[in-house]
Formats: sequence, C-alpha cells, structure tokens
Amino acid sequence: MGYNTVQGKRIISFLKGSAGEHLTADEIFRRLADGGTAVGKATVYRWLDKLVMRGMVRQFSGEKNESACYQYTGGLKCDNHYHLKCFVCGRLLHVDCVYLDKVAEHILDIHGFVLNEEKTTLYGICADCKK
Amino acid sequence: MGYNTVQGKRIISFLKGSAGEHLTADEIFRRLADGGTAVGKATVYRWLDKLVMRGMVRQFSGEKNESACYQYTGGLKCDNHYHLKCFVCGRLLHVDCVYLDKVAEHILDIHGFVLNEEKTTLYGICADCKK
DNA sequence: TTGCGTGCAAAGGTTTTGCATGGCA
DNA sequence: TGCCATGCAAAACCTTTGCACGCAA
Repeated sequence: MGYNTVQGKRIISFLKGSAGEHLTADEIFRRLADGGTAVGKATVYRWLDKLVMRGMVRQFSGEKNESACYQYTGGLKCDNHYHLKCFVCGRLLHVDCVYLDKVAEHILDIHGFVLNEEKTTLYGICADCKK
Repeated sequence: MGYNTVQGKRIISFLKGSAGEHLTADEIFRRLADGGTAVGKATVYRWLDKLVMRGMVRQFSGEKNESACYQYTGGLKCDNHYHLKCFVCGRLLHVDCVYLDKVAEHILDIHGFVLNEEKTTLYGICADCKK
C-alpha cells in the first residue's frame, strides 16, 4: 500500500475536498503549491495514476495538446453503471440502464471483447446543453 | 480553395485510395515518402486539418503520446463506427456494427444524450488477449 | 537500516508554428 | 508579379522517466 507521506495526504485531501469537480494535473499542482508542503508535478501525476488504478479517481483524456482531467469519485461501486461525459458543461452523468447492460453482452458475444464499464466513458452532449 | 499543388493532389489521391482505412499522420507521411514528390510532415498535418474541416476525413484522437488516426470518408455520412481499445495488447479495434448504432439511438431517446462516436472509446480486453 | 517516495530536470511522444523558399495563378 | 503553400527545424504541449536524495517504517 506504500508509505504514508505528507504529499500523498495533501493530494488525497485536496481531491476529496473537490469531489465532483474536474481538474487537470496542473491545476492540482498549482493549488497545492500554496500552503503546506509543495508537491512536485511528477508526484501529482504519480498519485493520479495510482488513484485511477484504485478506482478512486476517474480520468478523462483531453484532446491532443490539452490536459487530461481528473475527477474524484471515492471509489463508489459503479456496477452496471455507465458514465456519460458532456463536452459542453463537463458534467459526468451516471446512468443505470438495463439496455446498456445488454450492450456489454453484445460486445462480448459478437466481438469477443470484454468491456470494462468502469474504465469506459461515453462522450457527447447532454440533454441540458443540447438546447 | 487554395492553390492546386502536387503535394495536395498526392495526399488526397492517397487517402482516396485507402478509403475506409485508419491511418496515422506519420503513416501517411511515410507512404508518401516513396515515389513522386515527397510531402513534408507539416504539410500532411495541414492537409489533414483542412480535410477534417471540410468533412472529407474523420479524425479519431488517440491517447496522449499516441497518434490520432484519420479515415477518408469523402464527405459521405458513414456508418457509425466504434473503437475498442484493449488494455493488454494496446491494439485499437475498429468496429462497424448495426447493433452498436442502435446504442447511440437509445442513449439519445432515453437519456437525451447525443453520443459522439468519434470521441468515444470503449475499453476492455480483446478476444485474443482473453485466452 | 532498508528501500520506497519524492523532486528536479531531461526525455519522450505528437502536433503546431516561424520563417525563408519555391511554385501556382 | 503577387502571394499562398511548402519544408525544415524549432517550439509547444502534456506526460513519463532517470537518478540522487530524503523520509517512512
């Protein structure tokens, strides 16, 4: 599980405090630069990777030459649960849907591909922003 | 509309000849290096941008530090097309599938969300790596 | 004491841009 | 002739990595 470092505690604490927000690695880096022990940018990236692995944080890759952004979710079980990310407002929508469950089944049966719902995010424009 | 240059003609001609294939900018660059007037990489990027704008080419952005890939469509509204990315071998599978087309429809009808297939990648484990 | 975690800077990848040159009209 | 398009190399961008040092256990 690793050592219990000041930097790790600051990063996790900061992320928890901004649960729901979508932040870039650089934003996190800058926000941690003030007050307390500063945290190196490489360390921010290393922790984000680790937290993504653990399922505590979701990562959304940006366009080329744009930062990826990260959102703290706290590792809530997201079974049968899909994520729709809106380009416009940036919100992450959590969707439970029987129909979508069948999609994973189809992809497995026909394409032989085991879909990982947790790691997959569907991108588009949400109902509110569509108007 | 711009000048009618040898390089532009070669790029468009090559793309038309590989309609349906998914090519990276670098692949296009390398394929054009042999035979006829070579085309600079910057020019390849400039033409791809231009053709994406015109709707002649679709762009699929890859992960960070991976090339985007491009597909010539000739401006036709082509079939919805999904990307399955395998964690294990890293391959990107391109899937045309009628069933998956209906998924986008469902997401729109029921969840009010306009899915962007170009920007969406489904993650999991491919048939080969599953064994 | 052991060895993981960190910070810095450099490297790594793709894509964009500045600027002088060459080719189209 | 006028000016856009091109090519080269450098820059830009985010992210990863190498290495020495410091700190947790």
